[in-house]
Amino acid sequence: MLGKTPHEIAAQPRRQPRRYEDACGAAHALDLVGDRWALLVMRELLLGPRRFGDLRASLCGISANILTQRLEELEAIGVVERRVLPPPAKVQVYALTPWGMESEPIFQALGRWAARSPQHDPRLPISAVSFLLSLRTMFDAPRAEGLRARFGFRLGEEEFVARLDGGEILVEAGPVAGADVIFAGSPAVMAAAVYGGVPLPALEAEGALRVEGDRALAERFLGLFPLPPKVGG
Amino acid sequence: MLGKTPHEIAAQPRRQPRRYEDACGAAHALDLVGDRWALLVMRELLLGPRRFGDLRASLCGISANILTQRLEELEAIGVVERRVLPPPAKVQVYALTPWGMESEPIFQALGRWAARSPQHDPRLPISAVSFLLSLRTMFDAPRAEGLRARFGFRLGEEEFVARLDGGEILVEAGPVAGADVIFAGSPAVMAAAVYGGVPLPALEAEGALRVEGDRALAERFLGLFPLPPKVGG
DNA sequence: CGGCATCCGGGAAGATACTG
DNA sequence: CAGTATCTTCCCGGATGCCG
Repeated sequence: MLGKTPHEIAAQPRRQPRRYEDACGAAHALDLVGDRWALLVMRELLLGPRRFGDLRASLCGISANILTQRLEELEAIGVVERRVLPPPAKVQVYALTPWGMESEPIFQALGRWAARSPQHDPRLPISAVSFLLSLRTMFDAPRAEGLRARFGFRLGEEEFVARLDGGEILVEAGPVAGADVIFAGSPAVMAAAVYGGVPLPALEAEGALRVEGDRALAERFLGLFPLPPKVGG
Repeated sequence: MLGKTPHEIAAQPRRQPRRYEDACGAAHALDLVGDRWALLVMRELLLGPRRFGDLRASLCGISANILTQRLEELEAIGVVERRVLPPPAKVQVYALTPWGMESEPIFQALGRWAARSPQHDPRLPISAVSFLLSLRTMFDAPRAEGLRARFGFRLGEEEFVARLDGGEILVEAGPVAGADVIFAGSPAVMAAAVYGGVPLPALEAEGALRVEGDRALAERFLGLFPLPPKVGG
């Protein structure tokens, strides 16, 4: 076979997406984002724009070409957009469009349902974004009545803040400075504290977690995210 | 390579499922039901048990071997169970387990999100179950305040009923007898009436739909399921 | 190093034919 | 009707390499 010059392959036949021929909304959603990794890429962007390399690191196991392909497809359908950060950074990042941001209920429904799975293994690796989104998903508003406080999370290089107020929780990326409590550790350790029932002192003793600020408030925070019972349990 | 005798392949090594190694609940959900067709099979069971052939007919385009495989996998993870109808029917049907039934919010989230997609084509074929589930998904409770009535649907061979009461909607399979309004037609035509804004008289004139009972009530019913605006529109 | 293209092997999905 | 067997197609994932 002869080699192809660049302009010969320019108009690549863009793989014909295998669609469900179904007017059902859920089926169409799967046409759009049902490819492997697509939803997880979106998940990683739900708390803000990310760079290619950060995405790849968070999505344990994805290969570069697949990530490229998914980002292209998500961009084509209007879920993701490419941005260039202002100088002096000037790096390219990927962000969800407003419509892409509206996909969060999908993750909450999936997460709530799968949390009851007998096979769910909470000890697998978890990304910072996953952990923080899970707070929104599992938040039990009645338990937080009358609580008004800011909780900071230093997870790896990034910082996030959860604001609790009037039975609502608001999670976003941003500096932890000034929070009433600051947790510093890996997402996995945070998950162990919130969902695994591992006591704070134990995690601190082994140096896996650092807690600054109001300890009683920290303890209360950890109890605001109950997991549903496993099926058949 | 030599042929294999049946008992040599009896203990099939059950394909190692390609999992995301991720503690995130949504990722685990996709491990469980992320395979192609899996969620749509579940959707078709959300209003009650179905036979293999009916599933195959509703899932336009699925091939028998794939349906078999998905049903086996869904059974293995505890989402689907096989039942045999009591005599004299004595036919095998597939049904969702209670946990499987809890997956409905996933379809609602997917459907609500995808309804805003510019690419969504409501003229594709739609199954009876899809249509009826969409009523639950798109139901606008405030518009139905003070409405208390029963609506029957004759869709192909099957009958379903929607009970509206106190701003709640309850959809289930069952005889339409005694309903205040009875619609008879294909799911696609019903979808055109509810979501396409096609006026009832037009559909009736071309014989695509038959409406029995209180016509004013029928008209009111059709306005209870507003679609969200398309993105960029 | 970030982003993207190319090649290749394995395996899932799809179509078809066949069986009880 | 309810699947099973087989063959083909093509997506996924890994490795490699190019380019800025």
